[in-house]
Parts: sequence; C-alpha cells; structure tokens
Amino acid sequence: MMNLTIAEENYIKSIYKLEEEGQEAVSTNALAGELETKPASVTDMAKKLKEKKLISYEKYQGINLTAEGKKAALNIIRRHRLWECFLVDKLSFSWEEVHELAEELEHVRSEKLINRLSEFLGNPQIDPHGDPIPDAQGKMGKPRPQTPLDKARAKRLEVVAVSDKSTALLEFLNAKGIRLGTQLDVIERYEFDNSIELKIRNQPAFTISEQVSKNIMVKPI
Amino acid sequence: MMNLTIAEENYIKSIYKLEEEGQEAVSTNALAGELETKPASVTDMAKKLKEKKLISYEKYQGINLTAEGKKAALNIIRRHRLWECFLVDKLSFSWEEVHELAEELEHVRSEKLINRLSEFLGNPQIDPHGDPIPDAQGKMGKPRPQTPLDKARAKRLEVVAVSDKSTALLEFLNAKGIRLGTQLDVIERYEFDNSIELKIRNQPAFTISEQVSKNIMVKPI
DNA sequence: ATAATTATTTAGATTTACCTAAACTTTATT
DNA sequence: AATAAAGTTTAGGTAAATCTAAATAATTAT
Repeated sequence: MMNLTIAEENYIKSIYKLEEEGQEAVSTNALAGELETKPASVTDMAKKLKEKKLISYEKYQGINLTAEGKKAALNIIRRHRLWECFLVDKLSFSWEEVHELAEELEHVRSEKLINRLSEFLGNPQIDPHGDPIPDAQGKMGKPRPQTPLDKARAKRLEVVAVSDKSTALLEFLNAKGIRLGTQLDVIERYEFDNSIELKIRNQPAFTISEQVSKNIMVKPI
Repeated sequence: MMNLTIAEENYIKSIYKLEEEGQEAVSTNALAGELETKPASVTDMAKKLKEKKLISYEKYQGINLTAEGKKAALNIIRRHRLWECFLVDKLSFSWEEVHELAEELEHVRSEKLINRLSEFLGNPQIDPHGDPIPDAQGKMGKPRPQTPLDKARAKRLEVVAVSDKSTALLEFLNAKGIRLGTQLDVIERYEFDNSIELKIRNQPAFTISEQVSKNIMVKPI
C-alpha cells in the first residue's frame, strides 16, 4: 500500500463519502465544501492524487476513486471506526465526542496496530454510530440508509426524509425552511431537553425540540 | 497550553532528553543529531520556539527549556509512555515494537483522552522500558537507580531499562533474550574494545559491544 | 443561441519545515 | 596569540499544502 500524507488521506476519505452519497463524479466545489478548503486547493490535490493513481480525474469532469483509491479509503474508514469503538467501549467516551479524536488517531498507519486493536475490541462489525466497519480485506457491510436527526452524530447533515406527515409538523418545517435536500449545521445539542440548535445556510440559527428532531431523517453530508 | 505542531513537539521532547542526559545547554549540533536533521534547521526552529517562550536561546549559546517548555515536554512524554503501556499491556505488542508507534500516537493532543487512557491502564507508574510516567500535573517519579552496563562493576545484574529505543537495538536485545528484568552475569570485560561477555541463565555466553552495553541500564541484584 | 451565472482552473503568494553552501563564531591546538 | 578545526548561523532554495485573484470553461436562464 502506498504511503499517503494526512492531507491526502483526508481527501480520499471525503471523496469516498461523497461518492457514497450518490455523486456520480465528485465536483471540485463539493469536495472543497466537505473539506472546508477552497476549490483551487482541491484542483491542486486532484492532480497529485491522479499522479498517484488513486483517483481518476479530468479537468472540469470531477473526481472518482480508482479501485486502489477505494481500497485506501476503506482502510482509513476502518481505522477511524475502530478507534471510535475503542474510545466508547474502553475509555467510556460518549458517541458525539469520539469523531474528532478518531479523526486524528485514524492517521496512525499500521496494519498490525489496527488489526490488533480490532481483535482487542472483539472484531466489532459496527461503530458507535451504527456505521459498518470494513474488515482487514476492505469488505464492509451496507451503510445504514438514514438516521433520525436526534440520533445523528455528524455536524453537517442533509435532510433525506420526514417520517411524521402531519400538517402541523410539515408547516413548522416549511416555516423554518427545512425540506428534502436541505443542508443543516448542528450548532448545539442541549442535554436537558434534547432540543437542537440548527443553522441553514444564510439564515439565523434556531432551535427545535426533540419531538421534531426525531421525525427528521438525515444523513451526513 | 499552547498548540504545538508535531515538529515542535519533537524538538521539545529531544531538548528535554538531552538536558536530562546532562547537557547544560543543548547544542545545535547535538539536537540535530538527536532529531536526524541538519544544524541549520535546528537554528530555524530554535528561533520559533524562543518566540513561543518554550526555550531560552541566544545565538551560539545553546538551548534550554523554560518552565513552560519543560511542562510541555513532560506532557508529551506522558502521552508517549502511556501509549506504550497500552500497546504492550492491551494489544500484546512486544517492547521493541512500540516505540515507533507511540511516536505517532503521542501527537494526538487531548487531555481527556490521555487521562482516560491512563485510568484504563490502571494509572501505571512506569512504561514497558522501565521509564517513569509523568502524572497529569507533570510530576514524574525519579528514574530507578540504574547504571549503564558498560559502567557497572557488579558481576550479577538485572536489566532495568534500555535508553536507546531504536528498533534496531531493541530487536538485537530481543534476539539475545535481553529484556526488562532479565538477569545477567558478566563473564568478562575486554579492555581493548570495551566489549563484554555475558551469560543469561540456561543459555550459552555471548559478547556485546560497548555501543550496546552503553544503552543497557542495569542494577546490581 | 447568447448572455449571465456558476464552477473550475491557473498563476502567483504564503507558511512550515526542511535543505545546501557560504559566512561567521567559538574552541582547541600548536 | 595565531591559526586550525569544529560548531553555528545566515542566505537563499525546495516541497507540501494552503490561499487569493484572475482567467477560463460549463451550465443555466433569457
């Protein structure tokens, strides 16, 4: 397996994620958004990753992982999710704390370490958020299709369904500008009543109750 | 606590090590040697670390850690040694394998993570090489009384630590059956090259060079 | 189909952490 | 004390990963 920098690994991971979400070819802009960087930086990196044969890329045509790139992505995801398991199962972190830490731990590249960690954890099949963990060969179970907003872990989410079709709820969502495809940023989760403070691009933040968030099905972007 | 880059952390750690080894002021050259980099690079970094008030440094006068720098160093060492414990105690790595891995894991900066890890491990006081682990406040027990094997005068000795953590040396020692707690009998010391003939219980005697014996820390039994 | 808008790329800078080669200090030697 | 040797710094350069601003291509709207 090729040796990647941390930046390269993060690009690979994000490309994988966007492909999973259904983007035929991952656009420069989408990737820049995902990585919180600028499109120009993405173009630069795309050239580098193409050189390394991890992606296919032609000017203006977007990006796709090659077989090798996909393998690399699955390996990174494996590391990430195993570390999340470790943090929750062994160090008693709660599920919303672990992503950032796993984001760092995942970049320690050692087959042996990660395989031993997996064994130590009892070769778990899913991580604390319910996402499947690829095995050492890069085989992974199917991802869960969607999560109710009150259970979602990611900060940036896209609305994929609303389960309660009552006029009351739909009117409320409409008033707030929440509809299918809307992208949400979770600003804060308040434990005392499980309400959630949300933000939609170009709008002021607002808060919704647990009752509402339970019925908004989302997926991470 | 200030936010340091990985490179900065490695410099701080090496400066600490060289100070511990008795260097009044750490020289540019010594530090370059320790970090396997060039003196010119050390001078560059020295300016940066001085700016951040982690070291005291005047042109041509060498480097010393400030109180803040020392605190940072102890924190890094704490992380390193706790990860080593984890790898050996929980993931069944052998002691010669863990240094390189811990070298990477130590750069994940999270108070909470490292304190939980310590707790998970039972707040160990020494790492797998016999070195003491600083506590959360940066207090560290004194290294166990020890002498480098090349200086020890007793005939019957016990291995308490290994000062050079390179895989090369550790692998060599492993092959010879020398590890923490191993009991050695000094058969002969050869003055012409300061090599030493040793015997471990139930094994044929063998000879090690001065280079090796310098790095094996022992105490009389 | 042409113009306007949006997306993407290029060109040129910046920062970090390195490097080499040359200049300069300090120290050791005669 | 003068000189040689060793150690250190400066000057100038490189590579990675960013950025901004300007140019160019693709898409959408008129």
